[in-house]
Amino acid sequence: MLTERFLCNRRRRELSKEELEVVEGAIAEVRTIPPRSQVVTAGKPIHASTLLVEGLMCRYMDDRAGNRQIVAIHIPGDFVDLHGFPLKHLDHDVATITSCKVACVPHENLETIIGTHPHLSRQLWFSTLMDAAMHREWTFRLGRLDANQRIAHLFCELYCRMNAVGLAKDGSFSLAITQQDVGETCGITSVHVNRALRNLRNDGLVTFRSKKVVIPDRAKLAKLADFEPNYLFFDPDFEALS
Amino acid sequence: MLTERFLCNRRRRELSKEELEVVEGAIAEVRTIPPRSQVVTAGKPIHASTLLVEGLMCRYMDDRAGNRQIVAIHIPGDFVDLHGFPLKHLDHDVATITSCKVACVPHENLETIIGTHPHLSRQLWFSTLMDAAMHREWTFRLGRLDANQRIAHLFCELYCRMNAVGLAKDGSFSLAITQQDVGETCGITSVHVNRALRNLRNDGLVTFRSKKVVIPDRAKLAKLADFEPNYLFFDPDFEALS
DNA sequence: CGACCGTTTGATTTAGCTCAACATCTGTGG
DNA sequence: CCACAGATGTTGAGCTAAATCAAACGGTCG
Repeated sequence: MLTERFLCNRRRRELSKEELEVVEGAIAEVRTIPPRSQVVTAGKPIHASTLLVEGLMCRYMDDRAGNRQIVAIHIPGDFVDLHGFPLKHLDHDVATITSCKVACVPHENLETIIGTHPHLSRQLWFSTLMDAAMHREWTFRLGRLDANQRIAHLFCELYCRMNAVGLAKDGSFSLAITQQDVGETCGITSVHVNRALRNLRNDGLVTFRSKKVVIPDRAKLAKLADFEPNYLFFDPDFEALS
Repeated sequence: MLTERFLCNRRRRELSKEELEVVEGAIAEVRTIPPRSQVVTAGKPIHASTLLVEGLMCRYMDDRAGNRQIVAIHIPGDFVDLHGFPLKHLDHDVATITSCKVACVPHENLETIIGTHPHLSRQLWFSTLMDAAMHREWTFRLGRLDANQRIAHLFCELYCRMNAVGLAKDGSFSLAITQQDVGETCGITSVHVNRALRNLRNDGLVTFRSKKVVIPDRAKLAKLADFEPNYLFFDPDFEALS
């Protein structure tokens, strides 16, 4: 089921099976998109939103010199550009990182849902607010943490989110991004990412090698990164999930 | 009228007079809050949202060492914590900067609006998405700009937003915050804010003195700051407003 | 008038950037 | 299966923006 990960993504008890089927039914098309390809361009009108089923996507903005700042990383189960539905166009670009399987939900179908399923539409609103909460945390990350901490914080967040959709366990998950991507996310150069990763590795906090993140001691990493997962609004017992 | 600035705040044509009166009618109480006082605490349940009528407020998160990162600055007309309505509690703290006049809208009243005014409730959703768009831009600011540019970018954004609610014109507006606040917003120390402000002043780009921002040449400042106001989703002709 | 908060300036240190070289990995075609 | 090319990762040396520490200055309000 395409929406399976969307279900367990957040606050799992909040969506009924029937509502999930409504979302599933709103999907018009399932596509596979090659890695590193732009999907949405800032400013251009959009008429469908993208539910990510498999792979990694990101949202980003470039400065005038062409340097990229990634403002969101999306994992399976995320509604990548749901906010484009009320906004009609986006203020940023969207691209795939890896090869991706996506489900396209036309805005006219969302329109119908809004009219007929008040609770579900509330959940869609909620979903966009979760993104905003992550944006805030990213602001905190960039404003207050040093390079080591930023990377640690990013890995902590991704671990929690991956874990919530069944893609991480025992302190380890697969993450097919480059050190350059990490740099563009954390506002540091790829050279310095490399050095920071070495620090973290030498301190036994986290390794990131061959597209795999391993966190031997999550509590220790979270402490270094000043990471408090409350902003992800998971179930209170999310900690219990390993 | 308390909601006057909320109306003209964004995409002014999107709210009808009748809808505005519905919002106005949902206000339960108008309060004046002293400067520098905390209004909402992260994690605590909230039962009303705050429409800022006069003054400046901010949303922030502290790291373990107590250093503050401001993640949003709110001006009159902003719905400060509307996202707290679907979320039920916030992931950050909210405080006043100056003395503030606020209108409190109980969530039960919002609940009623959602049920009875679909277009208006869409506009409320839209309003929270505008906040998210600003969060993204702040991520960009912190990730890609140096100290001078960050401050310039912040002033550009605030000018546009202040202008949209009639609180800025001819390149100048009143801004009752300290250099410390600017630092906590831009992720730099207050000492360095001071030096960066001197740079900007010496270059004739912007002055910030006695709680007043003066921008002699907005285009020049915007260029330095890589500032593109599209993310604010104002009317296409917002540039025309002086 | 003095106390306090915010601003300004100087001296020193440091985290991260830049530039440059080299190593390793991955996918591709011969 | 190997050779190669391009992308990604690693390391070093030197430089720069910003932090830190410290002190003095200037409004403003009891």
